[in-house]
Amino acid sequence: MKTTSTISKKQFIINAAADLFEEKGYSGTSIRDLASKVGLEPSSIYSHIKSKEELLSEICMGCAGEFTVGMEKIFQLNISARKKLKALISLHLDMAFANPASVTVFNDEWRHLPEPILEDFIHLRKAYEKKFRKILIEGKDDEKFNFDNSEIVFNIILKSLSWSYTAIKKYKREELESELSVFILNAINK
Amino acid sequence: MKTTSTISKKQFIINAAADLFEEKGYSGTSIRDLASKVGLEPSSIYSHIKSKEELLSEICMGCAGEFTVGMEKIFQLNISARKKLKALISLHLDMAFANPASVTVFNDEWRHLPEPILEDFIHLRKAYEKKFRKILIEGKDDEKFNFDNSEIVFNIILKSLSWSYTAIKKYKREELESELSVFILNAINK
DNA sequence: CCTACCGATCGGTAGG
DNA sequence: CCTACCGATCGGTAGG
Repeated sequence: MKTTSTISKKQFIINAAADLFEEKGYSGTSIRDLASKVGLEPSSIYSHIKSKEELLSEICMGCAGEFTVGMEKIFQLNISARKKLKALISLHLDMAFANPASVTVFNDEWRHLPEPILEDFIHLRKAYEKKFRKILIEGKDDEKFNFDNSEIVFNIILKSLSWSYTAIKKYKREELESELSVFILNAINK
Repeated sequence: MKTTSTISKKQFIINAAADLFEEKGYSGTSIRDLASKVGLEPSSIYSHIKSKEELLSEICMGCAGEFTVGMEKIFQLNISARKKLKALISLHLDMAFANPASVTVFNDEWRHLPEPILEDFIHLRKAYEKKFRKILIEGKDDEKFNFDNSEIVFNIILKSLSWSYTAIKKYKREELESELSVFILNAINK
């Protein structure tokens, strides 16, 4: 009982923090801003969290974990590289529509993560990039995709997908996913 | 004499601020950080600038002005939409290679601009977007480009180009421009 | 979860 | 361009 309600209140505070970090940035958000948003006194925030940095860590590592799990599932599927890439586009849109603020913070504020969590985060990010590029190169080897530098192309695709996090308020998911898929697949189709 | 040296010292401080804002963000950078970077006491910074916000304004409005001028030149050329798009890709790479830190700050920190400058900035940004999308639509009307929503496609392209600001340390300009041009033009070619 | 409070740091000013 | 300093705000703690 107690545990459950404590956890959900903590999650409520983390979600409010994600909204503020998205709006004002991590450094531009104070614990007092957060307290007033959730209707507590500033010091009461510390009944639920250990530090401001913990809020950022929860947000960023939460997203990183979900992206890692999503990638793992897609990576192991026995389907073509093109279908895997489409599944990755869907994964990014799933994340964007489920937690728009958190994913924006994950994208833009991770550099403020404290060590040693920052190091873990960068490792997860590199592992994600490695698998993503393997899928791209797989498509190139099968003569389905065409590009020179998989690192550059990976980063362009990732940036295109990141834009969707700010776009979800304005577009329907189908329209966004369709335009993104057509754009990206045309871009690298052989 | 005096005026010239004052201006160049001011520009030196602005450039140092751009480096710090890129590294730590606007809110995460203090005047004391800046002072120690340029070898002055914190209060001496105010002999050259009026406020911390002025530093951000100079950086962001400087870039906005250069992008506006660059766009105006390309927009008025009597060439195909495809050539105009290629020229816009070159413009973004010119900017990235000339002032990598400033352009990153321009991209990521503009929301911290104080009013009424923020309003001016947003107007310039909207005018830039309007012309960019006109070029895209011109290519679509001539049946050279293919896409549904010019606003979505504009934003994807812009995000792809923004990535280059972080990439210039790692790649040669020709390689980056080639990969970006091929990617973007393939993406929307009919 | 609150009241009361801490030392550190912030952007910025006065005066020379 | 410096010394000296301002009030405001920061993240966070003690104690109940």
